[in-house]
Amino acid sequence: MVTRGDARREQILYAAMVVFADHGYHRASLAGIAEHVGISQAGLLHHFPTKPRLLTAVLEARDRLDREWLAELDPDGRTGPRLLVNLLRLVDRNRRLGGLVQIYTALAGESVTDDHPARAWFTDRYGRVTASVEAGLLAGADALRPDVDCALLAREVVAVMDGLQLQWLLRPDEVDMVAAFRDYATRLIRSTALDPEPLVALLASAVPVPLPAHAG
Amino acid sequence: MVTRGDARREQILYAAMVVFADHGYHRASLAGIAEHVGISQAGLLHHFPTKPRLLTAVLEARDRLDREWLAELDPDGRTGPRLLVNLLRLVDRNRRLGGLVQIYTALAGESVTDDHPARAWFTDRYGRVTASVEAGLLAGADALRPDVDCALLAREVVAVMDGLQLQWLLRPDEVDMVAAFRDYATRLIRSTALDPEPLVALLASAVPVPLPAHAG
DNA sequence: GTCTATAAACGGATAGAC
DNA sequence: GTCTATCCGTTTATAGAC
Repeated sequence: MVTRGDARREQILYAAMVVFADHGYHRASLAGIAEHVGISQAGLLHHFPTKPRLLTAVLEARDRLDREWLAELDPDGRTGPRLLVNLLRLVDRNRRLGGLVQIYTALAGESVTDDHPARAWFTDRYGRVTASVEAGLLAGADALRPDVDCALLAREVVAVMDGLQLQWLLRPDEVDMVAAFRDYATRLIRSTALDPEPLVALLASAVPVPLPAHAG
Repeated sequence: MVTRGDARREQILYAAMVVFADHGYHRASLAGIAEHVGISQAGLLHHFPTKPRLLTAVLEARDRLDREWLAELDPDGRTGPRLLVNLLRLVDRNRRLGGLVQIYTALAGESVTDDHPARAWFTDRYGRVTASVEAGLLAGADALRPDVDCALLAREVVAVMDGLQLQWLLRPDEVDMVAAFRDYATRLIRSTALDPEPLVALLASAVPVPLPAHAG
């Protein structure tokens, strides 16, 4: 139970997210993060005793945000082919979140080394994420063609999202993640769903090109 | 013209590839690379004056290897839907190359930061690679359904390859890059090519599951 | 071309005062 | 909880001998 009272911890976590995103883990310095918060480097270490501990705390916080967002989705929209509509929404959210997505791409790539402190965490996370997508696909498998391999497909969908994100981060103004993923998902539905067109229509209407923010 | 005579340079380049792959750029030390070669750190700096210069040399060398490999492919096999068969072969080659692929994934992820010395290089490279795939698709566009968006599709194909590679590097024994990409490419061909089945058959026969190494 | 020696800077972590 | 001061390891890069 991490009750209330530690506003400093959250300040530090947020600053660390930003700095890790900007410089990666190894180049980020505790002093730099501390400066963002307005305290000294030693002051920071009072809240997180070591740098790796800070890193894992950041990753868990980021993951918690994602979970909260997923929990807001309609529960019946998380299975079967309709899953793709929600993943498209996720891609759009990532685009709007901008820099905060970067910590995943930057750290995930960086973690693919023998001794990176986040390597186990990312290995674990990919296991969970792909298993979750696979479960979603299997739950709606009766709406899919019988020859669809849900395990392979789950890895593929996650791969497309990651790969597009990398390209987008390198050239944000030239790469349209949302358009590319919509194109992919549309084709995927047409080639795997038994009754694709209603879902395709849903996909086309979800996430209107530039989200109009003055309606509610 | 980088004539002959500098065997040392190539030794260093190879050692740097290995060490960058193992630890990423920022964590790799010049002393560690020099040790692999059997010379001192100062001795290494005689051949490559700074660490960033060594990095770009490594990236260019890696890229040159890829080009040489691509040049060996049948020239008429690089366009249209048949392009996917050769990309499947590339995925298989990457799997067999193992650690040397890692430098791309590790460095590409690391490069997504504001001031990374390889950032411009990777931005550039993705531009070239996606343009090349797009050109290949366009060249064989008469065998594709007319509604295929070759630009978006090129980014998608590259994304799948990168994303699968990331998952594979984190769990080499659990993730089957080749199977996943074959599954993807098969579905892609079926949903975009006008006459898919011959290509699907080609895809199924290319890259036999575990390459039997004792035949020649 | 390669070495030793060293400069110069940086980063994580600790000790102890307030 | 936060600070200052400091220790100690690491790293890139340079100087100069051989």
